[in-house]
Amino acid sequence: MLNHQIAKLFDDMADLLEIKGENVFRIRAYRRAAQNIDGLPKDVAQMTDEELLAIPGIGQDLTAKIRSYQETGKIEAYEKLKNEVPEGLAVLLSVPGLGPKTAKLFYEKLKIKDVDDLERLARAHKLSELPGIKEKTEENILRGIATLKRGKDRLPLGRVLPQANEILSELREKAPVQQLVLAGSLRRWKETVRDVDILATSKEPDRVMSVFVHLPEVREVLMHGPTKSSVVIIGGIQVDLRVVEGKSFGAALAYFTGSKSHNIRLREMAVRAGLKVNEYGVFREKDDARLGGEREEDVYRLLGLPYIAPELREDRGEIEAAMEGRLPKLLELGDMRGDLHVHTKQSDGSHTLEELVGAARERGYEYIAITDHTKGLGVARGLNEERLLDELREIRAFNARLTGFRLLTGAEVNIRSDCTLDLPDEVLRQLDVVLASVHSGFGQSRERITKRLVSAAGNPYVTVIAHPTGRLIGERDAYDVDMERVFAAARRSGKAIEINAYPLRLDINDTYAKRAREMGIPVSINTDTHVLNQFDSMIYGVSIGRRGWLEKSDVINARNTGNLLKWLKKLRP
DNA sequence: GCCGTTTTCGGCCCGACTGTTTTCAGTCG
Repeated sequence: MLNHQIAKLFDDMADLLEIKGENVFRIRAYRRAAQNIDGLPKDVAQMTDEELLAIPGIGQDLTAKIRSYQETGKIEAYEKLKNEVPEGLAVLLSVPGLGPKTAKLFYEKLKIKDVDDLERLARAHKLSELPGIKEKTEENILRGIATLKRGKDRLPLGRVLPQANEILSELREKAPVQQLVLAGSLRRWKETVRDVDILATSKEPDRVMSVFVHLPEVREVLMHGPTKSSVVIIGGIQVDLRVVEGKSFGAALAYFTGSKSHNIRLREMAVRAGLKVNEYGVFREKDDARLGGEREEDVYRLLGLPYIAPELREDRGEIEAAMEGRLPKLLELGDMRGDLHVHTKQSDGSHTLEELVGAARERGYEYIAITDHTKGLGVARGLNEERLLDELREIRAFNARLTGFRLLTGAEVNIRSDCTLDLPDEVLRQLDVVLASVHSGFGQSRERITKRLVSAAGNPYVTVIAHPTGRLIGERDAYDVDMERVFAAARRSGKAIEINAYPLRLDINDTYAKRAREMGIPVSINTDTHVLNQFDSMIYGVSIGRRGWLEKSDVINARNTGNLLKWLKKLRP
């Protein structure tokens, strides 16, 4: 898929243009295009010109550049820019606190052209010989370089969210806050986050800020103002806190939740309507009269829009959908009736049927499917035919003693390198739920892996393609697979695609989930539970589903037991 | 470079904090 490369290239072009001091709106156009291309579920090479032009921020010029890259592997304007701006100079922009103006100054006056030069001259106090630069700036630059070298970029949502909640409870306990909530990408449930954004209301903002920058886990204070402060906590995560008055809470929450591009779209709409939106409220342009802002809904209402859920705020068509009254009625955690991907101690899980059923009932579920690994996955003590049939008998016996709860039989079978499954059809046909997944041969060609998944979707007894792309966020990239073809195969056979809710998987991701919905493919959101508390990961899967615009009716395990069984039955030959 | 219920040209979101300045540019989100 070319999308990521092209997005990266447009982003690099934006960097180079910034250093050259080009028109800021032209730079913004490249960044916006990069972001939108990166978020596409479909390969630009497979799209028509009309489809490309329909992408927000892509016009004639950028379409031509995309085609040029697709055909020749190059974009002339990029090659030209690279000749004009020395290599490495753009890297300086990745030093926090160092922007294009300063980078340009350093290059022109001191011939600095990479981070090593910069560090050496900063240590030698050569930077402060320049106008407008003093010792403090040198210190900041050295600190920025250290941050860059630590290499903390984006962290998985599942790692950051627990820490963010700890900070919230500490602040609630120690600081004079009224309202206190998470905002930013955490509130949008983005799969990776760069920092934690917290919004508070208080009558004593100074004291809140003082408590915040002195929290025990704070390692470094980046900024400490009367209404806004930033710190770095243990583990290298940046936390930003903003305090506003209660009457501005809604406007500030909308502003602070983002995304940035969603906000820009809202503010553009406001300007056209003779209004101004900022973090303090919605104002009338001509006399600055305040029209609202206490609640987040006010902001949308005053722009003539229905409320847009945080998970949708990525400028991926939600504003258009809102204007036209066709926002989805999003799936909610409470809609989930069961979990179709659960392991027991028979394979690599840690619990008995009884323990799992108890935990599922505590979470309000009507059913779960037991889907232990099968024999091909030796490391997970995968079950052979005999052990699986034993488990099946055990489940049926257990079921007979249950009331108001259904334990479904199942397995997570391996799609082997040769496209076959590691259990025969005559065994699979006895199961209620068959998950098929790839656990080996990740390095195979795109063609081979795609073929494996397509043929699994074609097996008459497979129910769900589980964690379809195989990625582990921050640890292992997805294998190379043509999801468009996998989806097409799933649509032909009516099979479901999984959103695996395990926080490091979140597989499929939000953009694929949106694509699955567009194609009418049923989705199953499952936790892949091995230990009881992993049932609680469901919220991650549901949130990815919400980011993919899913409604309750798109999700098979949001159906009640009867409807799920009906759906399963219809699937079988 | 994009885009149009004012516009095919002339606009393009808005404000906090910092450092180095005597009023603001640069950076960030």
